Amino acid sequence: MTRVLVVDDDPRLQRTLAIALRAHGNEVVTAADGRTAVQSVSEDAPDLVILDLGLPDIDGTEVLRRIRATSVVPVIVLSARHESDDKIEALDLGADDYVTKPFGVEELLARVRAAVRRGSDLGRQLGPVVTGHFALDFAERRATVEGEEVRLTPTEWRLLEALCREPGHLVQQQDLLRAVWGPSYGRESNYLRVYANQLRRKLEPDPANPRHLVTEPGLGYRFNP
Amino acid sequence: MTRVLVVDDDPRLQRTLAIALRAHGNEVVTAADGRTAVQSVSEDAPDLVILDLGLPDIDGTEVLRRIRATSVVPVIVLSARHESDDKIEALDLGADDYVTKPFGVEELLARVRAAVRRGSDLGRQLGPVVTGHFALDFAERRATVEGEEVRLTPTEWRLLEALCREPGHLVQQQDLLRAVWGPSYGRESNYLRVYANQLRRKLEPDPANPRHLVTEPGLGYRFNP
DNA sequence: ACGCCTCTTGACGCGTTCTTGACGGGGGCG
DNA sequence: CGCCCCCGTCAAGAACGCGTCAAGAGGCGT
Repeated sequence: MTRVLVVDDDPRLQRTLAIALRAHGNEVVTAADGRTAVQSVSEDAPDLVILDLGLPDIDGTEVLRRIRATSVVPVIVLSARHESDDKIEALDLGADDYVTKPFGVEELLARVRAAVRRGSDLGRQLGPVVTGHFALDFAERRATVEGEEVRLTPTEWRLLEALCREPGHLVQQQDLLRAVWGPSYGRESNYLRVYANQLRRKLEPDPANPRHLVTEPGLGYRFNP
Repeated sequence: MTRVLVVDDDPRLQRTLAIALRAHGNEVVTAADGRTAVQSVSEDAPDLVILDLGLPDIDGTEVLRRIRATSVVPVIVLSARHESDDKIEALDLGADDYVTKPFGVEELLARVRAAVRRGSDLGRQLGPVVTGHFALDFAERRATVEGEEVRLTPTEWRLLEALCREPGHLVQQQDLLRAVWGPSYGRESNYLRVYANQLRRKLEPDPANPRHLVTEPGLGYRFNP
């Protein structure tokens, strides 16, 4: 679940964004002014900030500067002004994207997805994963089963990576779909069934009785090292 | 820990970059003008330079030229201007990448990572590479297959070199394109397909079933000794 | 100026991978 | 006991990426 901080002094817009974001599976925290925003960044550790430049107390670019003084969280800037000076200044200060009002919610959501994805992808590289039966090297894209090299397709790698990021933990179907097929694939499909099956056939000692790639019915899958 | 030299006369941007870079595990030194920059390159021996072309004292391209006079350190150029002349000139002078302001921090960080990765190898000369079937001497530009000398074109050598720098490792398409055709060739093309094919025909025992020059579909190529 | 070599670029076929729908089975629940 | 919800399985068509070929442009030496 990604946590988004929405900074805007217009309660209506704030509410609209919060609803749209929550509907797409995000957690939302809000701030109505610059000081609260800066505080929230350090206290709530959001994965993304949506920042309106027109705030009542502090100038928007100053808020951005203060955020950047302590954090590299991705920031999407909203602004009613069309002047490109603002845009350039904001991006120079370390904003990751810039949206001019008025904007469509869908457009903003798309940019949110892009920013979050970039932010988390850039997160740590996953180290090698070794079980009693197979070994995975994500950096090199190599998989060996009983010492024998096995070829996995790009989609299989992505699914495996999403699972291995939380070894031993349940990963929800929704999260897996998003991680592998992109943020818009929130709804049910049998992608997961098909690919979990593929992976089991390639990796499990006994694909019919999976030991490492375990189904949690109705919820998701779990990877056991 | 990689040491990055940030050259920019705008203290705010300098600060933003420094924070972002440090947050990602880099050491940062800064310079606000060209003379200091050139001096810092020789004294601090950074692993990477981020150079803003708009400097107060010396023209940016001149700074780059002076850096290149003494060092092969990777340089990422920043510029507010959109004119492609600058870009071409900078790349000709040996810049490794070119970013136009305004830019997002994440984008720059991604380029930093790429440049550092490439740069860590650039210094050293590649020793001879020998497999069961062919031998390559990069210093002498000689290739022999089964003892027979084979002629390779300059582009073929460059591609081969980029692959052999990471023997047994996956090298991504983007990295290969940049290494062979220059930093601006980030996007897809069929250069790689054509030249990988050429190399296989010249070097592989059975070009249809490559053993040394292996394709990783969707990702890149791998050289197996 | 000519010819050779190399690089660039487009087109095409093929194999692989992805997507999508359908079907069957097992376990929980009424 | 029977129903229903999920999951596993399979297969077929579409989409994609790669290998391959060839024509044309450009550079270089003769």
